[in-house]
Amino acid sequence: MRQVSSGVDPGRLVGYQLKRVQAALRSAMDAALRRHDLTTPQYACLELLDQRPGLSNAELARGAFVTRQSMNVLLRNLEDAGLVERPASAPQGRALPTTLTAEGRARLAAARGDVLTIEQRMTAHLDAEQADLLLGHLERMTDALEDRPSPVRRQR
Amino acid sequence: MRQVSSGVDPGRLVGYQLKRVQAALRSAMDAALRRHDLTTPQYACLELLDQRPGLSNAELARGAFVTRQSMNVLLRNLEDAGLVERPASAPQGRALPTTLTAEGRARLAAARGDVLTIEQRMTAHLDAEQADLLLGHLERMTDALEDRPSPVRRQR
DNA sequence: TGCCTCATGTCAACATCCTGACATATGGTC
DNA sequence: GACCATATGTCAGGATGTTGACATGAGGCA
Repeated sequence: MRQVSSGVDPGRLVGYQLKRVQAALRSAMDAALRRHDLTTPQYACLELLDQRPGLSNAELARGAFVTRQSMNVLLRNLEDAGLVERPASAPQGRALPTTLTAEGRARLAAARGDVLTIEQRMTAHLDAEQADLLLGHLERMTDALEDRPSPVRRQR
Repeated sequence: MRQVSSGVDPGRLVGYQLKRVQAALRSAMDAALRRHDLTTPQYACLELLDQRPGLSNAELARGAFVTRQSMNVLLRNLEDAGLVERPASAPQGRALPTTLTAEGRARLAAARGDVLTIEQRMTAHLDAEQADLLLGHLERMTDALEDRPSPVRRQR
């Protein structure tokens, strides 16, 4: 009988299984998107821009869970590849609204099928009701984590 | 009525919500572990070593979902901090079995409480049965993703 | 108007992680 | 014993991401 010191089996922690699925998903998406000359963050950015054209760099960064700086170089690469375009100067404020080019839309359409196939393979064992429940649980888990108790801001 | 081109709401994709929870969880853990002078990957490594003492660098890397190289520098840092120790030479083969020091165990015990608090906050809205179902779903999702169709290995 | 706060874009320095490569040790097969 | 496949630890290079900092523009308020 092997005993553990904490009395908690890490494999039964939601946090661990969450990390495990996410690693597997990221790996599968990287492999699939490589055929379309895209990385997973780049695909996420294109998907965001397709849903809500004109998003700024900072808004895209928040939507893709990266920093503004990371999204900035990512956008520069997509711009060099001709998949997105930004105006040279800001129409108002400092935000530069980004939009997909025709080629960007085409590349996204080609990649989306492969990504959706992975999503379906991942959730194949769930029926519609179970999938809805799972989505609801995941959303509530995020909400529970995001109302921070004390963000440790500066208190001068 | 705003319409989307793909007909798929990204917010209702399990993959997106998965990424969202994981980002929030990672952020919460980083903030909590900073008080113990630990990073999230470092904590994962200590937890693995507590459960299964004597794990090698490569085994730890697989368990923490990083590469051997990353785990190597991570272990070096933990070694410099006096939390783990490795023999100078391999007792057999090339694998260097890593073990926790007394200070490593103490640091882990101190940090574990905070991490478990986050886990409980995240899953507070789930009863035991729902948590079991969720864990089962996550495990099956990982399994579904890991039987790769064609890893695109070299075929000379 | 002036001042303050906030958000944005961008630069530099640093840390982290990965890909590719190599030498070494083990186990299996002939 | 000789050979080969596999696994491990390690090194070098580069790509990617982050923290910290700064200047600019918008909006609120006295």
